[in-house]
Amino acid sequence: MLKLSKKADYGLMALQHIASNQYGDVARARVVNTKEIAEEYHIPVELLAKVLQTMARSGLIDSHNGPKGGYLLGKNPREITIAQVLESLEGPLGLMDCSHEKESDTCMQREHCNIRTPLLKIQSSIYQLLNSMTLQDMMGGTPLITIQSVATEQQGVER
Amino acid sequence: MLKLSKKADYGLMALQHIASNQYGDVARARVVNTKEIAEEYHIPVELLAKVLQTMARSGLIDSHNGPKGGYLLGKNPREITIAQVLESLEGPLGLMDCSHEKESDTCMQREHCNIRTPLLKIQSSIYQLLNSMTLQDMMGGTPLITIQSVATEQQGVER
DNA sequence: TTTTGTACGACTCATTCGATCGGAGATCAT
DNA sequence: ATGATCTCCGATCGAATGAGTCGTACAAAA
Repeated sequence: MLKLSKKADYGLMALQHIASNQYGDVARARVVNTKEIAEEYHIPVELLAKVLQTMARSGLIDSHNGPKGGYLLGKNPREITIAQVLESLEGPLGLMDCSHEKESDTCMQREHCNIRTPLLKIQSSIYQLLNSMTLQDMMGGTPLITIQSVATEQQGVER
Repeated sequence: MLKLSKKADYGLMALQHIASNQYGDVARARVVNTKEIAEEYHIPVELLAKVLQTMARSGLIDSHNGPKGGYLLGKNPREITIAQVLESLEGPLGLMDCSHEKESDTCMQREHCNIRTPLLKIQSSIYQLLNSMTLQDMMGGTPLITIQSVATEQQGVER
């Protein structure tokens, strides 16, 4: 469950690869093209191209046309979060259909729905999680995230 | 992104409904059948039946045949976690295909894959999150979960 | 101007998910 | 005890989402 799409996988791989060729120093920046990434990770070129275009449109990377063209990171790796990447490629985070809806709600269960509120809490927590991890964090091998829960704290559990 | 299936939605709603009719007291337990839930939440009966069957097989609920039959909670609401429900209906948690694989790995990217490790960390955190929230928590309206991240702590971020 | 490589849109195919149908088993009423 | 009714249960069908492909247009370096 909760498997993310191939686009997201490819996008993250590509970003990691592009970032690896810049080292945070613009002077050493090396432009990397679609074909190079596709061959490195055995990804269908056309599909990867589509992914890169989408991310370019979102400002995550900068595209450069023509021979010797390719892609460069559009932001500092510390400012690119996993959440941004996934949102760019898969749309906004939403565990259910009625996550962030306007008035046009077609959900027939809304009136008696009893799970919306708790699921929204979980969704919010997941978003914080994804938004707290950056591309920079993905490159180092350091532990990144701690999670703490108070939901299961004991308060006189009789069984 | 990360939208969970209708089965999961229906399953959680049904569980909440079943639990509401038991109040943790077996003496007051009221058997509730598929049709009742389906009408209450406007869910296709046959599909809901399938969902309930699956959860019964997992031990989350107990099924009772014959007239006046139906379903009852199989465990204490405090011992039923969201993770268990979702795993029962949608299979094990896995952000990518190579999440928990044996030797038969067909992923062509594995050799040069640079995102597997960090994604496994995120996956683990999500699992803790889903496993820390119980059906009992879903019924009360109290705040349940806090999350703390150390990944984005400032250490001289220049921009 | 020619060549090379990216950007972009439309299209096809496969897989998963939602939804449906008919049969088997169990319990209550007679 | 026996029938009738109601439920659970497995197998099947159709629809929608996503993965992957093809062809054209555009931009920059030689």
